[in-house]
Amino acid sequence: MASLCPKLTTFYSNQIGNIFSPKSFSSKAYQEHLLSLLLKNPTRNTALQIHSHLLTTGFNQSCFSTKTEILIFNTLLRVYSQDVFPEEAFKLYKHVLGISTSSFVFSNTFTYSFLLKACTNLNQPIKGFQVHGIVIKVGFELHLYVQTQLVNMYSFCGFLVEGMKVFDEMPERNSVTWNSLITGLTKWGELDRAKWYFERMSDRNVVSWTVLIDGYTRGNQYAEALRLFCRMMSIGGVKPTDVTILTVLPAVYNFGDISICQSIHAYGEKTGFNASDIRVTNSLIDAYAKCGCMKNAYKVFQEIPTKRKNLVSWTSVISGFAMHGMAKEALELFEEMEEETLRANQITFLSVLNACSHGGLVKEGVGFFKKMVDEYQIPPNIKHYGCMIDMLGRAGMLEEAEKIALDIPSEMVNVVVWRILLGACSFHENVEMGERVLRKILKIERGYAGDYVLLSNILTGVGRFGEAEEIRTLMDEWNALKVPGLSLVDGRATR
DNA sequence: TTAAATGAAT
Repeated sequence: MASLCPKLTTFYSNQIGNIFSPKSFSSKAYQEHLLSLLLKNPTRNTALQIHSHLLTTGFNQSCFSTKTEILIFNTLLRVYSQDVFPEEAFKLYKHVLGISTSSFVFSNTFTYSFLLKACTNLNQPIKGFQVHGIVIKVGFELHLYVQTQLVNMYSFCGFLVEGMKVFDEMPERNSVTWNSLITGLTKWGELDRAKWYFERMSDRNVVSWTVLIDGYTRGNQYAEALRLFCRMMSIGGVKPTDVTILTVLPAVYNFGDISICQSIHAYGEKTGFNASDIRVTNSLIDAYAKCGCMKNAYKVFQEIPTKRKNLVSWTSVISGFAMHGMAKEALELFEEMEEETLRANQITFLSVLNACSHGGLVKEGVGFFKKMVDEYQIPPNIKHYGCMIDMLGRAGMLEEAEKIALDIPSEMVNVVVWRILLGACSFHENVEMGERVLRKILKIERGYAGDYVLLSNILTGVGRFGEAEEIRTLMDEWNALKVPGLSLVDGRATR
């Protein structure tokens, strides 16, 4: 541990050394110093320091029986349970359990709340079941906070029946309890059930609304997400937070409702979200662009003070111009961005390449690709390759496109990029390359009828009907499925 | 001394 963060470790060692070295753990004053140190710096590092100090000085049966001692114990557990690796909480608990005469001496409801939180963060429901058992044994199973953590742990880990069982048997619940259950149900796709509990909740707060809206957005039920959002806004009493706005905007642009986009924009101006949270502003740019209103997207972008604009702001607006085929504007912005000495990343470059592809700016596109690799040292990913192949293919530069496709590292290459090239072969009626490309595709995947159809169409188009027929026979022989077309854009079926 | 929601851009 010392090697992980020598400076900090030295700092704490000194503190702990000064406070503790002359005394023993049984001194009340020193326990309180210890506690204040932990409360002032509630980090894993502090906890580990104090924990290891306890181990080396040795605590005995009488430890963790006074109020302060239990407080130290619980605070250590709390700090551990909030950490990314909360298994230390269990090590400590087991250690104390091992030297204590009875659980009643050293533990209370806080102890089990934190342990359950640790189970949740570890995603270890089996451990959670065990803690639940102990909770029943020590008689805390009807305690509001402990039960809420049980509901949270079970539903977070996907044990929804158990979560609902604890919930239904609770004598008393608060909004956190309700929200925990609704969150868990939503997380595991049980939207109807989540909604059922939501509708029975008497004091819904902004978290309740946000969680459910987020659930519907993730479940691609955009209309329902928007309906909920509008309902929340209209009944009053609950104000959306930045999280709510960030959650609802994807529903807005997927639904394509520009008027809601404008309302949220106006609301953000009025309440100060737009000015205070760059993520909200960036998301708004993206939403306007995806609603087809590049004018507003650009306006929002321009109104951000230069020093608040970050890479995501620039990338969002560049990608917006790209998707609207406004290549010139996209490239100008990229230049402006470079002047602001912001360093483009692979997403920025993908947007720029997209702009070139849609705008037919082949020379520029090739230049940006080179710039990305040579100057920025960003290795291209499969989307960059796909974009280049698409761009060259549209322009009829099939040889160049094929060369790029062959250059793709084998562990990265997929059937999608070859299909892009096959599409270009079809468009430009290049039979020879089309056959070559289909062979490539069939090596990776032979089940998709669309590939055969495309080549067969190329052959028909140039009058080679016999060969076209052969391809269709081959397709039947290999039992290629005539499944509904899969969109290359989002992978979802489109009929 | 406790608890619940976080998708900014491909």
